[in-house]
Amino acid sequence: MWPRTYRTGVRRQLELRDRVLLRGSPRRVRLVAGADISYDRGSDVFFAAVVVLDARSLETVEEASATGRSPFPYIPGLLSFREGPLLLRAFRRLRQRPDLCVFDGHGLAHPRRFGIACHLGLLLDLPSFGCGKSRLVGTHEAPRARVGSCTPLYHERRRLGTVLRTRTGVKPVFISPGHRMSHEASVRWALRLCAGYRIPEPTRRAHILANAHRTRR
DNA sequence: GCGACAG
DNA sequence: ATCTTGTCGC
Repeated sequence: MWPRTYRTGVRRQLELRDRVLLRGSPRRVRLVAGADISYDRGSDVFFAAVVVLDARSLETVEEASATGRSPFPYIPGLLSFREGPLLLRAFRRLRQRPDLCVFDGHGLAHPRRFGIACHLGLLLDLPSFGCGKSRLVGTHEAPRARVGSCTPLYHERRRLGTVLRTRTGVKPVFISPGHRMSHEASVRWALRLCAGYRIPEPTRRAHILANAHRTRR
């Protein structure tokens, strides 16, 4: 059962966070999935999309989607309860099981160290990391302007993520481990999955698909 | 009490 | 998340 209140949501995060594994690097990665959600402002009808790419060529090999109402409001720090249920429904429709997943939002870089990338990576039992477009928690120095430049993100004296420049001269993204992978592996994969755009291809394509799905209805 | 605050 | 026109720069 998914929690439906702020209180039970926080409790769930505290119960699950110790199961997250923050070490390692995914092995034999052939399929990488990206997930995202789109919806009209003021509406709770969500359009979820998951796109699976060939890790080597970055070609799309499979797509899945799901539509439904969100059971939770948007509250910073509790995003997974708002988007998680529908994203998992889309994941279940996949014929192939990914070797790695990237989420639109944070993983470890969360006030309770359990962002959506940790939560869904754990439920799917797959290596995962988050790529947020803005900061939720933590402090950091600005990375240099060139692609690949990065600086650590700290919170309460602990490293929670990396501020990474995925495109020269463009606003950096926030990368943090979700499950079964380290900071280093997360950053390495984030860079490897970028193809000239600020956002990694898996989530960039999932965003486009979710949007198309929403628009054509 | 005030400001911050993923998507 | 989405809305929304022009504008700046490569």
